[in-house]
Amino acid sequence: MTETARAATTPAATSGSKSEQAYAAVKARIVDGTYSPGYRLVLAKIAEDLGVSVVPVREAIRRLEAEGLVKFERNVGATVSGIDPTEYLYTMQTLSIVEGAATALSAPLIGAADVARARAVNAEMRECLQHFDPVRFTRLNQDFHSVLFEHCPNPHILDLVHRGWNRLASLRSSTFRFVPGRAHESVDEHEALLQLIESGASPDDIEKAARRHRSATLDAYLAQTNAGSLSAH
Amino acid sequence: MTETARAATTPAATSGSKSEQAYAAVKARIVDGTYSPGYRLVLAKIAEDLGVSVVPVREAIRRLEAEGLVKFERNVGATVSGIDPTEYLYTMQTLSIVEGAATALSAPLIGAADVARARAVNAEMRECLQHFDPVRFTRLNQDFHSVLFEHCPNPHILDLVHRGWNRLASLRSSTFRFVPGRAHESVDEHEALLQLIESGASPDDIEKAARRHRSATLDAYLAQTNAGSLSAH
DNA sequence: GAGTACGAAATCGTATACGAAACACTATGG
DNA sequence: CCATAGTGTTTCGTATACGATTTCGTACTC
Repeated sequence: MTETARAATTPAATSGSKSEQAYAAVKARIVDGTYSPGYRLVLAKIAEDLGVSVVPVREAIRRLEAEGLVKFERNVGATVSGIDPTEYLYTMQTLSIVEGAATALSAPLIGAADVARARAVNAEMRECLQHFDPVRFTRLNQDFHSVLFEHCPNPHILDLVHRGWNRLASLRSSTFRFVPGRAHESVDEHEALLQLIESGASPDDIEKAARRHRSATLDAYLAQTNAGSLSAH
Repeated sequence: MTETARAATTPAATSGSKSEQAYAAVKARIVDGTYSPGYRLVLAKIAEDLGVSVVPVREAIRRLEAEGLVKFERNVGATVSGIDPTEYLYTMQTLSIVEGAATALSAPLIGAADVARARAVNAEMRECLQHFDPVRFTRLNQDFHSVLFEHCPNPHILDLVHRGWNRLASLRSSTFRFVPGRAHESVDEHEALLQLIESGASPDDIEKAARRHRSATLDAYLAQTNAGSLSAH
């Protein structure tokens, strides 16, 4: 389930149309980092790789553009968007807001079993910190939040969260690195969040906590960046 | 400027490609109600209307699908999405959140001139209530909020707001009607919001107020609906 | 009379082909 | 040596064409 949850974004079914196939394939390559930010997406090339013609590929790229994963310039071509630290800031800020809302809306629907599952994931995350496994850590982090959002009653908001994640994924491996200390804080905040939920705290408090959880990561990044070069690109 | 603000959604330029043209045209027809929810979008027909071939139209529709304005079923066709009251609820709830955030982020950047402009718009809205002109009222309502959001430093969030508005626009004229009393409350809340901003209230308070402004409209709608038939479709 | 099976029309999905625009490179003049 | 104009190549943009799928209407059977 976590796998599907990670992939899902647009309602469009996973049917076997070539357009869908192209969409899924290109998106997967962007999210998993095969195509990193700035990568030039040449229609004909992708079409050949996938064994289809250019028309479905164009469609796929247009959709990805609407999701913000790709930048498409008239008569020039498509490139994987990202790179820009400003973009990272925008994305994180937006995520902070929609994740906060998603968590608050989900909270009343989260049962003891879910909390237990989330705790298990969080424990694994702690292990990752021992062995220093950032990739797995990131994946588990999504799993953790997936558990929280599973029951989110508003699919639109959930969709926004997923889109944000995808955007981040396209950025992560290349430009933006871990802020070491932050990871430890993160798992602690997860535990705090779970306790808030268990204790039946007000949606407002839960939202604030969830929101801060995300903003704190952004702040840590900004602090680190500004330490190096202060000039925001 | 209000006109552009109302139209903008996807970063894609307004260049003259046929694909762009088709996208803009279909979107406009959805937003202005020419194509109401459930309307069957036949590719060949649209292509002929616009004097282009089907390929650019497909692209356009795919983009609109990613924005949530259109539902696209494999081998069946595209229809204008909407209709469903549940969808209305989701959209309003989401808007409440992103508008709240957008307002809070914009507030520190709003100057006296902007406030004055917003007041002028709000005054016009009051007039609309006298002459009962819901269409103009809705348009002015967007103008009002456009003034507030103009300076929003996060374009992603602004984009989400616009998308929400477009979705609402596609719904409004057909299914969802005004809740009469609500309109009066609305202009009062606008004034209160402006005063909050002028007084330099905390972003948190501003966000709450802006959020409630939107939720209240939703609540009014729900109350009215439940009064009639309680069964949420 | 109701339900099912078949066939025709409508519509979608994709490949191919060709024209148009942008880009890179070279040659020429200052 | 640098700037600029011209040419060739790459890549995009869209029209057209055809095969695939669904839908709807009709006839047939029970």
